[in-house]
Amino acid sequence: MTDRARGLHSRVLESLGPAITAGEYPAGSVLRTDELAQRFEVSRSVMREAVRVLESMRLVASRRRVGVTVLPIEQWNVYDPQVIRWRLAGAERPRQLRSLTVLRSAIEPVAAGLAARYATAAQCAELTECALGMVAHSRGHQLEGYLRHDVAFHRVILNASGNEMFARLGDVVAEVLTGRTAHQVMFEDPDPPAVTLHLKVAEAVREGDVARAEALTREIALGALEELDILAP
Amino acid sequence: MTDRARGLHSRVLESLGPAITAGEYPAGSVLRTDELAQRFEVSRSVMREAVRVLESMRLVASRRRVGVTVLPIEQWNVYDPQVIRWRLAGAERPRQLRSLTVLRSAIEPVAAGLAARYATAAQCAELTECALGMVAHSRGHQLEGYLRHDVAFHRVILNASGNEMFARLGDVVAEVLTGRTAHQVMFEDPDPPAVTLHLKVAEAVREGDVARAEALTREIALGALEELDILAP
DNA sequence: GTGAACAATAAGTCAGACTTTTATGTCACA
DNA sequence: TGTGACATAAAAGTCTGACTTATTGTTCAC
Repeated sequence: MTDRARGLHSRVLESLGPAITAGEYPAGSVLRTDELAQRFEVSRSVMREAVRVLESMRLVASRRRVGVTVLPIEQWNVYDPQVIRWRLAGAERPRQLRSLTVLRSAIEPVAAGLAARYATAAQCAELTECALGMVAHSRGHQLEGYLRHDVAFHRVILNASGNEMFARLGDVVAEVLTGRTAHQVMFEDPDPPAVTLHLKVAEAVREGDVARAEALTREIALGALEELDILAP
Repeated sequence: MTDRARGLHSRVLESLGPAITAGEYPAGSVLRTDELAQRFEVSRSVMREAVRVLESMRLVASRRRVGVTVLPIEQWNVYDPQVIRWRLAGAERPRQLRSLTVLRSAIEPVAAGLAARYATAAQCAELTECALGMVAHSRGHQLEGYLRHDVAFHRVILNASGNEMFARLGDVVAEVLTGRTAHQVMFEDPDPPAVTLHLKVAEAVREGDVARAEALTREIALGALEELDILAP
């Protein structure tokens, strides 16, 4: 699960990246490559490579005679998996989780609709299998097993949509689901209605019922939003 | 519009990035840093920085004793604005445009719904202004002015949603709309119904009618999908 | 006060030497 | 013939120091 830290360069990134995304250096802060290199006890070459990567994520901008300037959050590549991971690991976690859940609620229903149209027989089978796995682990504090099947279920949907950009959100969804389980519920068994919904989605996809797959997934998404109190009263 | 190419490092990227995303080096191809440095006539340090950036985009993976391996498309950071730009500029353009349009069709309706709830008075005003601008340029081959207001309209919606991840899609939507106009229609005036829909969305947002804003935007999105023949018969 | 020349600064670039990891080939031994 | 340990080499990784270049801020003349 934890990322490889192979290479000095990665270690620096794994330290500086989270610091920036956590707001430790507010937008406009100016860093100097040489100073950073000293602080992290690496050569300037290594530090420069790290800065280049941060620059490509639009976390910082490097300008001659000025230094490395931290950019405002509006500029960040908030879809960069690494940035997402860093934010989920820090103080921004709640906000990041909300953004991602809203994103999910927009994407997944459409993805399910597309899956109903394009899913292969193998994917349909896998989907049903996942849903049944959820059922099997839905009672008796088997949260871990439940989560595993839940994640797999949503991943299959996203992949079966046939849209590469949807498919790439699999990791993000996994992260959100894992975070949700680890953070708040953990004790109670999942809501039976949620489990049933997943079964029905699998069914709808199998039958090629686009509208129903979409509508049912929208219900699932609604549940996720409610959990986070995103739907203001 | 065109990106800064300041720095040797950027020039290398702007040459190598598009080549990779265009499939010029199929997945699994192995490059060597030294050879690349020679080919582009830059020092190894510069080349290494470029490779690091490509690595953070997951276009390549660098391994000792092996070289720089081109990764399969499933691994790419397809949300990276630079990657999107490169793909839109190359042979992958049609496929990329489809992916993005599907993404839009999922995001924008939800964003409009949120905008109806959270938009400020200023944003509502701007939205109406944009819609009126579209009306004003909807006849007599004023495609350029129409496009400008269309882009602004969708940008305001995404920003007003209050979701940072939606907001960051403004550039992408702008790219899609621009590409659409430049590519196929260019001669005909926009469909009157589409213009009316935008006006109605502005109205719904202003009135805080979440469901209506969402439904109307979904109609707009449907139109975009039909244009690309994404809706198979 | 305006503008032009200048100096200081930090990033950018390069070249070369060295280290570390690791895929692969070799050889002895079972 | 197969299997393990071992040696080899290839490529990325790292460090250092010198140099170049762009840009900002200051100073000075007008």
